[in-house]
Amino acid sequence: MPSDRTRASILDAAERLYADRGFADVTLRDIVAAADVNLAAVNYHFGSKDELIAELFVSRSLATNRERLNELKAAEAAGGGRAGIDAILRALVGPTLRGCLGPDNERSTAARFMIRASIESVPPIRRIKNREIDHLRKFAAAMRRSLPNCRDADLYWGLHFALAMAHQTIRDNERLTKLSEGICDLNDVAGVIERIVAVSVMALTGRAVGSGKSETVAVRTQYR
Amino acid sequence: MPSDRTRASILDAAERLYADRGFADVTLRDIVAAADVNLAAVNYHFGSKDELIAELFVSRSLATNRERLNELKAAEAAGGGRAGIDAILRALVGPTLRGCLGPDNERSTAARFMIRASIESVPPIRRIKNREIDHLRKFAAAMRRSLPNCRDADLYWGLHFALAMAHQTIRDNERLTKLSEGICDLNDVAGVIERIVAVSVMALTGRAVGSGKSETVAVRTQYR
DNA sequence: CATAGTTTCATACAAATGTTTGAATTGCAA
DNA sequence: TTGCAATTCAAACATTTGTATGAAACTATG
Repeated sequence: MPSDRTRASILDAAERLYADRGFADVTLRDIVAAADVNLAAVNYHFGSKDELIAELFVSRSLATNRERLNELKAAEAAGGGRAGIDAILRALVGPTLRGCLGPDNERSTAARFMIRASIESVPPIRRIKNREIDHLRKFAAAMRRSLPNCRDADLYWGLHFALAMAHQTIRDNERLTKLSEGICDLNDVAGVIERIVAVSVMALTGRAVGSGKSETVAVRTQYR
Repeated sequence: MPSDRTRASILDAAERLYADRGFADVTLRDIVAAADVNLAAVNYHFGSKDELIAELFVSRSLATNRERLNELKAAEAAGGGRAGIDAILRALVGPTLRGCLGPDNERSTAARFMIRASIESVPPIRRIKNREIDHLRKFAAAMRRSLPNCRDADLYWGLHFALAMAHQTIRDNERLTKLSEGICDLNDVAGVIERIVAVSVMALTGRAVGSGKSETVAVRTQYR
């Protein structure tokens, strides 16, 4: 057996267990039992428990970031180098939301793991998240190009609010479902994305999406 | 010495240590050392570590909830039973933000504790937060009275977004500061509150605050 | 003062956890 | 096959953790 089989089993089992039961009460012994490998294998292949968690989180969030940047580039290409603010925000929040929301039964292990990572906040993941800022700067720059007259502070606040709504929706989706008694449909991922984008655009521009010409089309559709 | 002195020292020390270093790496032994009491005192006075944490969190959040409801009542009284949507949202997010934001040097221990509680997510606190929904229903009801034509789903989404922006601003204030290189002033608590209220009102009504008569006064002031 | 109830204390307990070790096994190349 | 490196394994380690115990000290009441 090549060395990769053990490694992969551990990653698999760890992601699944963390997704199901959270970081707090999953031990290395749980993981190696599920992966059917020896206890020492984790330290042999990853160095430590924290490095295992970090590797899981890094690979997943690199994927998300790649997706985000792809959508951003596509939007900018489509707009001849300057993307609409709504497209930029969609590229920012879309991949994360599509990854983490949707019907729970068909929610992937990876998605459930990332939700956990966003709810519980364990040290190795916190350390990685701090490096996310460079990635966000690219979106800030795109927004700046798209809204040349927007004040700096407003621009950052808009970016911050967009991420806030997206993350809190992922993190607290159960509360919203309970509070609204099911009226808010979190399985309609596209709808949720458009809602967040619409509100963010309003926050940034002070007016509804598309209000330049046809007066608040998108928002009216979404919010009335 | 009456029995309360030990109890109070423990609560004090625990809140301070948790605030400073987080729940993860503060042990009972750290707490009793800081409080200068015996190790067994915690179990004697609180039953268990989790109950100690719960008591800390409950008393702080009851205070916040009381403040929220007071502001809500005041706003409704001022409006003759029906408060403006902006006043309702201010009552919802104001107390929390005023409690947790502001210059860090003069940030109270209680504030720093509540920030921790919102960042890290330990089981005893999670359990309590789940009961918060009843409290939020009162705000949903007030919003319904204030916006009788608003769709149910939009109303809940608006409430959710308001809380999302507030919580994420508290939880991630460092990231926003770094990202904006200090341009976003998180010490201007009143300004932050107005920003969040303004965006939430737009999310709920599809238009800027006060746009009924004098066209986007509040928002223009805040965002231009 | 005496006694009953409360609180404090030193200490022990029991269990769990991540990590290390050194020997055994395996895979592969010479 | 032989030898060498990579991998696996069982077992032990070394801490750390919250909690329990039973005796001692204290407090207040009669």
